[in-house]
Amino acid sequence: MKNNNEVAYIKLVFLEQNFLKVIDFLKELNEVQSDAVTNYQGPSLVIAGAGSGKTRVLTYRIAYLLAQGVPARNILSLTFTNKAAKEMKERIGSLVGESSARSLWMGTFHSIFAKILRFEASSLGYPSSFTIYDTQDSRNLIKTIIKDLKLDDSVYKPADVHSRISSAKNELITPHAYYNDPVIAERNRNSRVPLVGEIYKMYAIRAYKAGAMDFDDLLLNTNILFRDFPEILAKYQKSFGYILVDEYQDTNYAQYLIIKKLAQHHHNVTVVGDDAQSIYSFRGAKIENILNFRNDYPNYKLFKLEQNYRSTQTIVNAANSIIARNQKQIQKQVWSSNTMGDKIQVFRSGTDIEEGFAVANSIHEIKYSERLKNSEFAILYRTNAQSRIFEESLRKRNIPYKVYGGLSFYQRKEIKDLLGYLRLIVNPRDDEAFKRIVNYPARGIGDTTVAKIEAFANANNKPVFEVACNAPALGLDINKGTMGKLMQFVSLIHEFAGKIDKLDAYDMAYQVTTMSGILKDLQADKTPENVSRYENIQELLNGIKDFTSNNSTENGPVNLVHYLENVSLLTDADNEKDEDNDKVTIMTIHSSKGLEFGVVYIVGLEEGLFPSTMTMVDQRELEEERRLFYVALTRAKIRAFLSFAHSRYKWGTPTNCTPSRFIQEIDPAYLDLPREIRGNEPAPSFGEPKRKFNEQTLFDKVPVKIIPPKRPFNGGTNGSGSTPGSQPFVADDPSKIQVGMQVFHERFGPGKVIHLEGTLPDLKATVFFTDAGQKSLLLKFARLKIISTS
DNA sequence: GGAAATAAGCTTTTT
DNA sequence: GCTTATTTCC
Repeated sequence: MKNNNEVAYIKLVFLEQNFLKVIDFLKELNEVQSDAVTNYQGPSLVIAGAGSGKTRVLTYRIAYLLAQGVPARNILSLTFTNKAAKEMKERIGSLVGESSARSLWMGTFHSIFAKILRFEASSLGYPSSFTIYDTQDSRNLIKTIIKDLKLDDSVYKPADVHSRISSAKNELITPHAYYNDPVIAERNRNSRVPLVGEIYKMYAIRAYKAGAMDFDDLLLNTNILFRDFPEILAKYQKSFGYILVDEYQDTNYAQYLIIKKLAQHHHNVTVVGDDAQSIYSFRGAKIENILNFRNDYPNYKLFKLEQNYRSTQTIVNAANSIIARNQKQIQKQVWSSNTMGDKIQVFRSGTDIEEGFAVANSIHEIKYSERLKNSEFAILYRTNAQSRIFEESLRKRNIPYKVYGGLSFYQRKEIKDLLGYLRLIVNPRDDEAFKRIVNYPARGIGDTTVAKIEAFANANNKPVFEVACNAPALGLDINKGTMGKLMQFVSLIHEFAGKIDKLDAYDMAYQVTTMSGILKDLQADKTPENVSRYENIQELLNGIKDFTSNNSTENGPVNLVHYLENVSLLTDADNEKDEDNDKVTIMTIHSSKGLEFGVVYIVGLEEGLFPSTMTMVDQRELEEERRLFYVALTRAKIRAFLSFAHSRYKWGTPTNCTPSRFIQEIDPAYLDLPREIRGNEPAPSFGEPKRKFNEQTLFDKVPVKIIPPKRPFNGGTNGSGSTPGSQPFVADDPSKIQVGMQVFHERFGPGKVIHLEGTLPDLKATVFFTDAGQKSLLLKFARLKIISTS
């Protein structure tokens, strides 16, 4: 019971304290940084070079806004990951006090607008407890539709169809518009998938019927909401008086337009980013958003953060020297006043396995010689598939590590099963959840029964679970025994649904695991897989417990609805454990964005892997690969290593590799090339012909001939034996194959190319083999060696 | 309904 | 080569 005076007094002191703090923290910033923090009115573009204190500027700018008396609830701050949001919130909390930090609207686009969509769901005809379909749910739904339309799923590949639909949504193209767009129709015809529009339409209808939005819908529907309900838009325009967007170079069109609309009147929008670090165009990010900011807000203020505080001069200069090769960029001069530091060492290995050992040995050595913690090291690669070899080599060296990416916790079968129950309980229209759990654990409701229910549901545009509930009344042709089991399942779900408001999320989840029979199923036998699944379920339950106890302060217990709101948007990075903290990090370059490490190994630097084959033909995509390399290199504080192998297993066969162009694109002044390349050491031990190497041979287009890699069970020293003569089988690049050539195939022997069709990388050759007859081969799989060109 | 055999896809990146 | 999905068979 405070009187008004008291409240005013507290507020004053609070402000006063903050103001003092602001003065203080401004001393910690350089001139440009502090300008970027204090010029808080109107549009601002902050171009933040790698390691230039971008996060610091963002957090201080928000703290400064708060100190100027802007209420926390009027500040919208969008980040790229949940983790970034959480960390920033904590930092702001420590500056201005937790209570106001808590009221900030801070999170990813997806999580913030999911929250708003839940609040406004009824306007769009969704339940506020709508489900968020993850990628797998989306794919499954698309797969079902393809089947229903009786299309060939080898032509209409669910993953491909999904990515077409996803790009459309990111461009704000609705099913109707998509269907009627002649350009898209033509494009789909050319790709031989003319009916994608049809699938998109059905996909939208079914997802809507299921009360579900996929990831892209969260952005698309926000736009629809703001377009069709001006009063709702006005409300949020007024509410979000100040808007900040991090990693602006990686926003897509849908995200761009949301910001543009919200900032339409006040233009108080601050975007922070680095065009040189735009690496997500493959999923619709538009680097143009940052390049064109000046057009949308002509009176914008520009702040260029160019001093890098993170890395040595060598690393910064090397990174500059490579990014300079890109055409499209905002001019800036990133510099460092740190020490010069060591040159960037290049590792050259015979095989991918040797690369693994070289890196593990180097980590071991540096760790002890420089007394560094494991967590100061990172191994970065282009593709997740490369992780395995490094895991093995680190394990052999007893170096603890943590792999990020790959199959995440939330994508595991057992987790999705349990979440499936919870989802269906909260949203009985969730068809994908229903199909996942109706017969798990096995309860005698087989495919046939489900197919009957589903067919009826789709024919009558009803949710599957609703049809299941009324199966007897609807006269579905299901035999008595099965019907009974179905009714048991239905009443189980109904029983849980009735308890949503009575039990907290943890108690519900716990009861579901036991009463559904999941627990029993996992305890049935003690195979290692089952034990691990059991542990994962335990871990999920612990997570729900944490969630329940951490959030229960506000209005009563946290129920299942609250828990499920965000769970689809969570990733592994969001439930980091303390025990993970002193480990070597192994991750893709993409997921390393925003992080920093003392020592960084960029591995697999080979043509076709990094840059990836898919990107090598297109200048724009190649520039994105180069930016990706730039991101990788600028993660390093003290030392960076580049590594490549001459031979690597791809698709199960050893393939010769040439070093990545990115190595030679770096100003050689910053590089320390391998000894044998400098020419005063004999070749390493794995038996290459002794020859002098120089830079010329390192970067020769022609691969260096080497003995086949050492592999268990394949360790012969005289070639693989599958090709005539003593030479190992070396396939030629598919692009070199021409009609009329004499070629050799490892299994089919010699033959002649009689026809080529399609385009790279899907080039298909018809070859007449002397022994095996005529075969049609996809050149990305079939490895052919050219014997002669006529 | 479940285990075992077979096929398919994968290797570009993910909120 | 490896993992996952699908089919086959009991």
